[in-house]
Amino acid sequence: MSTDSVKLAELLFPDVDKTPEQIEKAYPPRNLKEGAKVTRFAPSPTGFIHFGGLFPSTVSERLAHQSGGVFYLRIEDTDAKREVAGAKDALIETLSYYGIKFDEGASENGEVGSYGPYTQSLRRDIYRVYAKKLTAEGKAYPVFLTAEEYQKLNAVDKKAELKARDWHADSDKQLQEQRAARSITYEQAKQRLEHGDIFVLRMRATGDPDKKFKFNDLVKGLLELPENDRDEIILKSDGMPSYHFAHVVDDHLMGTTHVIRGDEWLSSLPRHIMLFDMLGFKPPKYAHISPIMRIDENGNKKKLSKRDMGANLEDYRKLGYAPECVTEYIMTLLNSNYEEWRMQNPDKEYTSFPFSLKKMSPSGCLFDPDKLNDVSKNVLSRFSADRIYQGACEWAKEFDAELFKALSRDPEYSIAVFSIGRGGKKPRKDIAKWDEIRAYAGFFYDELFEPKYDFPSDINPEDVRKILDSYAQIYDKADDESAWFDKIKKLAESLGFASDMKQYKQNPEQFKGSVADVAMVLRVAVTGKTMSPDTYRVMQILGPDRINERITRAKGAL
RNA sequence: GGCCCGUUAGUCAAGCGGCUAAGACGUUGGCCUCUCACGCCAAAGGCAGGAGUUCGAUUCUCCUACGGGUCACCA
Repeated sequence: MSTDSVKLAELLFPDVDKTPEQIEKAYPPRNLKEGAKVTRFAPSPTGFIHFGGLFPSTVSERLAHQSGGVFYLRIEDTDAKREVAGAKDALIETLSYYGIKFDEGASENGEVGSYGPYTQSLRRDIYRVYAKKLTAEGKAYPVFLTAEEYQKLNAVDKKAELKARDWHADSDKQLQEQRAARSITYEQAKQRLEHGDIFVLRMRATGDPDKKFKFNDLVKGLLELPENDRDEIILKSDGMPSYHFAHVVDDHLMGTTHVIRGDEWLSSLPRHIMLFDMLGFKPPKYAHISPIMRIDENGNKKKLSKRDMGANLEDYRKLGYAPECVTEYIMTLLNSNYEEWRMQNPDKEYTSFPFSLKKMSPSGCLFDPDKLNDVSKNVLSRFSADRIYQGACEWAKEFDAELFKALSRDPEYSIAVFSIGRGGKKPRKDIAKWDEIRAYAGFFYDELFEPKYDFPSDINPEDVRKILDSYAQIYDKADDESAWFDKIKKLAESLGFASDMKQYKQNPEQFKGSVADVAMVLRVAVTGKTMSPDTYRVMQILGPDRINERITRAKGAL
């Protein structure tokens, strides 16, 4: 530590009066049992969370909670320009909807926990203490810009400009500028400051990119990364830290043991490790996870991002995917042995699955709507009729008022409807999402009943009429299923239809048709569809009055 | 372009030097059956390519191709 650098630190940070030691005191080691993991979700409040955003948060939450650790929410709002009003609350609400709850950190009602503040804009003073320390130790230096230069810098679209540039020339030039600025003296800095110039603080990188170091990532495995030679900006000209600096300071102070983040951070990892080292902190363990992908218009895989079809979680809610189904799908993608576990433990909560980072794939996977639907059907098939009813109502209330009205008028009736084929070893799997309920069960409700009378084409209308008439005479709600079906068989015989399917198949020409046709006529008349659950159960629920009404109506349509 | 990562069927994936290369979704055919759904049976479909190491490579090494990420005073 030279006297010059100490003087420089004092010149640059006259407002900083605390020492790192004082800060550290406020962040004692966490008192947790052996092996407990401390993880965090650290989004920047720039909009809603999309489908892909659920992955790292689910992983972090599972890791913390299945180890008896702590899971907290940190808001990374160091870029005021990009902040979206209300994004924080929306994000908390979305995560909560999908069952992801925080133990500490930012929340709708202020902050919870003693390792805060958990909002980076509130931590400005803390970062500056460490920035000053690095400056004093000669590990960071200021790069000045005149007000005009700064304005010009902000005026151009960085990204567009960057794309147009030649990569070689650009990186060489940057490096040269960095190196030149490194040697700034106290006197020079003082002059610049007096001139009203502004500065960013850069770390003084000591690595040689031609040298590699080994790093063990919990998902990607053993990596070989180049040493960092980039003098990354750690403090922006507004005095706020860059992501890199904030990450290192915060995760150290807050006691994060495992950082789970998208693998787009992999390339800046050497800088983060170097910063931990410069500050004398022990780095956390890292798990860089691959993003969920989509196929773009050219047939290439692309990272699923906010604007993509199927990215917005709100769309899933609108379509009527229960959050449990989305979570289940995410779990199957996260750990490939999850499905196997699920088959063995159909009734357990997903939280009792032993989640493992080791089972995560190092490469990104494609979002598969077919798979989501299948998983979803399985999840819903395990729900009780009551839970289906609740879920469906909650959804319909918001997205399908007519359905909601029908469902909720007589809860017992609706629950009976949803009980069909439910509860046994082989439950029906008719619906993947709530918006399918109309098509599946709408016919149970008179206001949703929109019959299409597709009677079997090879039966003449006169016979259809006879079947319906006779059935109206013989239906008795008190019959059990076999008694009911015996009646149907008899009815079939009396009209010249085969009552025995085998017999019919042997000599189809001897009959007008079979019981199957008779049953179909009844099904179509009563449900208005050619496909429905078990006719007997359907009749039981509809009841004699409604059955008669519908038979009359069907005859009218002949 | 540099650097890093990845590549097993249409999709998600087991696999960790010797297997007829699991399983799931989807697709197709069949069985069951009053239709549907469920369930059951079956089929089609894969180690990106090339060298090398080895008695033997999906597995280890290298090269090529392809894909992804990154190279901001954004996170």
